[in-house]
Amino acid sequence: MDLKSIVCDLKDYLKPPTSSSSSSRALEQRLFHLLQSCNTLRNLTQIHTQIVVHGFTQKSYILSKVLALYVGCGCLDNALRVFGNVKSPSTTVWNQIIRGYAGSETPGKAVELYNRLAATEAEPDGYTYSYVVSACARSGMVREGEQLHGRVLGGGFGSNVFVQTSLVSLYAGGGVECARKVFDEMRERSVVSWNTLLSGYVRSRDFDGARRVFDEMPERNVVSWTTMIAGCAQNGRCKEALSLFGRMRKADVEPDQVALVAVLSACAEIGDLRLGRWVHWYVEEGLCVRAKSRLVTVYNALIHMYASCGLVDEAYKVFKQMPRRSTVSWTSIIVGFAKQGRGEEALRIFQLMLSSELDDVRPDEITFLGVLCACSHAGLVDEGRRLFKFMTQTWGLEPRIEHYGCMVDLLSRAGFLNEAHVLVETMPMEPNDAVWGALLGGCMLHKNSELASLAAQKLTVALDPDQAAGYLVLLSNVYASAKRWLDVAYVRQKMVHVGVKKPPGRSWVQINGAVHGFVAGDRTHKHESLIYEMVGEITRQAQQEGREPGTLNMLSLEE
DNA sequence: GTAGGGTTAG
Repeated sequence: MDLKSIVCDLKDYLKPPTSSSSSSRALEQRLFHLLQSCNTLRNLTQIHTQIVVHGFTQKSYILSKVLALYVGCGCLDNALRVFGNVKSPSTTVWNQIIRGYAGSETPGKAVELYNRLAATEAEPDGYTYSYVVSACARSGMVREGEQLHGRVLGGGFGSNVFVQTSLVSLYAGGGVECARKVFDEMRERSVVSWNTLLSGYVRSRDFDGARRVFDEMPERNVVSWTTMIAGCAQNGRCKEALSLFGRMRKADVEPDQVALVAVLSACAEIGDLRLGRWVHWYVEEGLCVRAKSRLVTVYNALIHMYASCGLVDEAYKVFKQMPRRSTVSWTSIIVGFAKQGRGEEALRIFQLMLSSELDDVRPDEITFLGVLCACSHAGLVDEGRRLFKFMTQTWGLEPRIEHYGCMVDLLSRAGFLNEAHVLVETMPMEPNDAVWGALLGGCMLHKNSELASLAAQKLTVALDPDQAAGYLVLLSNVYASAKRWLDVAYVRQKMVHVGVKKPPGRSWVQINGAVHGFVAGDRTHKHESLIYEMVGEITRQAQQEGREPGTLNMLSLEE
């Protein structure tokens, strides 16, 4: 129903104004009917105004419908305002506002609201528990969740599938065993409860377990597939992620926006431009449009994908064509330019963002990480210093440890090693490994072995062996450059002692649609002899031009 | 009703 017909509809009912009880009831019913067919926020606000004008604001069934609609539109502020005016909310009214917060950025507030409910006359029901337990799961409030588990059992909701599923989700955050226990006790299981368990395995990085659950599931929907694909993509198993996507399409499961975002992030990581372009086409054809609001995130993922594949200009084209851009869109394109070393362009886009009247966006902490990174890659030290102050003074954003890491990276890359060191020593929080690592990187670049050994000492004390590995290699390279062979020997001894293994650096290239991965020393490729012949040829040519390999920094653990 | 995602430094 469009706005025009709703307005006409209302006019019919509102005139002539009357206060007789029978027509009042008719109006009430008419308004409720309109609520049920209401499909946009504008319609909703109009109808809501009429509800207020005619004094139906204390009718529970109308209120909970209004709340449900505001929550559905993501207008929590409005919902909360409506809720605040209710004298003694019924359970259904409580449920709507709790549901709203449970799915929001601040699920903890849903738990607070539940506690307020528990202090009133209203009795929590199955809906209440399924919302509030899922809120606990989403905000990591396990202890509160466990207490609720007790009340669930006491209140006789222990065999409610929805509540049980929320409980599985709650326990899946910790170890998957407890989640499994609740799941095993369920008498009936829906595809959602299977998916919840599956995501528990994925979250605890038990891929074999996840695989078993996935194979065992009686029914798989788009969420099941996406859980697997995203899980693989986030854990460096991008090829697996993409082959799962292939299987998913063969199984005739249609990808939605969330699935496409997961696929695109795998494409970005692995450089699969061909599949990335296919997704772009798929989106442009409108084949996955269900909720339009989510389309923005797909475009954001496209920007990230093109930029990661080295096609920043293509990414920029997507960016410009978007009907609406979020802060993430702006940040992604800024980062895209920054990573290509096109710092000036990144900063120009940032200026555009600040003055943009098209999108009502503010830069956030991550946007500033992007611009600082841009300065770092382009060597724009003064601009970086200025922006670092600007973010606090103008935008009220407190720099996080990552911002200090960026600044240290920027300063030490540019050779301002002392300034970087002072910043590390005076920053308001304890410097972490990334911060010391950035300083160490700068020391290596500018061959300052003095400061390098200080940074490295800090690094190797607190770190676990896997993480320390990279830094130890870096440190030994610095010592080698300074010809401090005794220190080199000491570091190498330490590496053997800790038993570290540095994960090898890898790269990918796409040829005729197939993505090939390369690792140093790898001989498993079917054309390996041809490949190494070419590597030899390139090396010979480079040497003829008078280039030499930087042997000092070639230290690897396999030697 | 309950389940799945995204932007950083290296």
